Amino acid sequence: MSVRDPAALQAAAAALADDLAAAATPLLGVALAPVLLPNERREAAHDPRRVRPGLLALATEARTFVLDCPYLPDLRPLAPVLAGPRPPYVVFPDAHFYLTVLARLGLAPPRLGCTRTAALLLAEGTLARDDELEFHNLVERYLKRPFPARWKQGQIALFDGREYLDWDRGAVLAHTAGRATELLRAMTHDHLRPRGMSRAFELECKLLPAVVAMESAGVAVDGARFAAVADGWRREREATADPERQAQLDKLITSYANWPRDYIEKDGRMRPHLDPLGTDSGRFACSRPNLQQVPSEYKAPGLRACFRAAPGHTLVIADYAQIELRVAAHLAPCAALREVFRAGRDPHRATAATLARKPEAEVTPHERKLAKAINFGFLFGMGAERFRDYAQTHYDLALDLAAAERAREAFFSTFPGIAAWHRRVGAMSPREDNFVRTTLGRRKRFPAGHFSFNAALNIPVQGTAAEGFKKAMTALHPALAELGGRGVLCVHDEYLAEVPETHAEAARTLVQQTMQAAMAEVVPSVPIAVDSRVAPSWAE
DNA sequence: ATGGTAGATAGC
DNA sequence: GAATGCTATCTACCAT
Repeated sequence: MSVRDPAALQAAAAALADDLAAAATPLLGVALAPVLLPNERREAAHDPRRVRPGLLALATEARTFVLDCPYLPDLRPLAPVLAGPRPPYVVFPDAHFYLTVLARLGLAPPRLGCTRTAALLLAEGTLARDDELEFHNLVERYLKRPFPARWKQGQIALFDGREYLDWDRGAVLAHTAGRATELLRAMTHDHLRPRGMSRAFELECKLLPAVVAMESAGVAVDGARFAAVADGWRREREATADPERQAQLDKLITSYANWPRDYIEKDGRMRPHLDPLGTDSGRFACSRPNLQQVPSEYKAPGLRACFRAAPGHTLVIADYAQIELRVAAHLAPCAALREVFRAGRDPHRATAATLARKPEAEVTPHERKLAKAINFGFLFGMGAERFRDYAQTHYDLALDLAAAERAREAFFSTFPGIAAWHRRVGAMSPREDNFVRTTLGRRKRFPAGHFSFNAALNIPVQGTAAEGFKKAMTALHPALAELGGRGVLCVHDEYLAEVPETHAEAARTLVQQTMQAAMAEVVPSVPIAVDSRVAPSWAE
């Protein structure tokens, strides 16, 4: 049987549906993931409907299963998404998502050899060469074990915790139905809860409908205007003789100029792929295109103005103010930094005042600029030497090494709680296994010999901020819908929503307050500030 | 030809 | 004692 044999795949789909129904658990319910193999992604860019009709048929079966499953009330909001203009290409319940969650939570890879979906397809001989590679990677990635050399197409390698076993298709169905249920159930109760990870896992599960809806919504882009901006880059590239400027323009042209052609869909919207479990820290990964790296107004004037609201709508744009400093003040903990925020003071002025030995009110703009670099640079363990580079390239400040050392000392004497936190993390033994955690329990493991001081400082802060943001996204998904609005993009600490013009102000208030309240749940000891605005485009 | 990686650079 | 971190994407380069 091959992928080009729809009838056989229909039969496989029916068998899979039976299998899933027999093995259904709440966990399998949340293990819902858009799955599209890399070679298919390229084809799908041209015509989603043409890609692997067999797999789409499979997805249809699975979709029915998912939406009818009594265990899955939280996933029912997905129904309109699946019926919408850009349903996920292939959606079916399998263990992939679940395995990803566990991996990102820092759990040992589960003792389940393969996803049942992949196993079934493999058994049916439906996987093309690239698919096999993908499956191979999946198994290696999650099991961290070499794939057995004796494996060949048509056979199943199932890992039972000690070794790989080969199964024919019948054995797989019989085995995985029972075994998967047993293992997944055991992982919830025996692994997640005692490790304090239930809350992080539940957040990811609740977030999923909001993510899929955001992917489905996409963001409206003015393609003609975008092309005009890109043409401006090309013209300047021809005209300028400055090699530095040429390199900058080359980066812009090669990285962004083709976005309208490659990514604007027929309805004028870009729909990037969001991966809420794509990073160690818990932040989102975004790709094809990565709208989290659209150049700023400073780097590429006029570009962000191409990202707009649909007619009759407006954008609501909100972002957290100094979120990493606030989270660090909470986690460290640092009484001095907390007090700065509680009193409504400016943390950059506080550092500048220490350095210049004068009251905060007398700090000059230049002193404040230096202090901003200091606060951001030294927070996560940067050294004085590296700070010189950083201040030069990012803030256009020239310092000698002695000045950089003084800056470092000023930072730590202004915020002694931060200094104590750095000492604590610095005392962790690099020769042993170490873990750091976010507020909700997501953890990052540093295997013995692979400890990173800086990552151990950064990840809990970045990750806790991401958790507060994800909570906000989860809450905003249904709340915005009541106003006829929807989230269209998230950029780490910034949220973009598209709302009817008639409800712009109500939506702005809703977004700002929801974001503040959600972050306050994970960062209770420091006030949270969110800046928000109503604008026709991302640039304004 | 294709695959994997290092380095630069865009964002936060 | 010292040590920014997390990404995606592009080009250049080396290996198969």
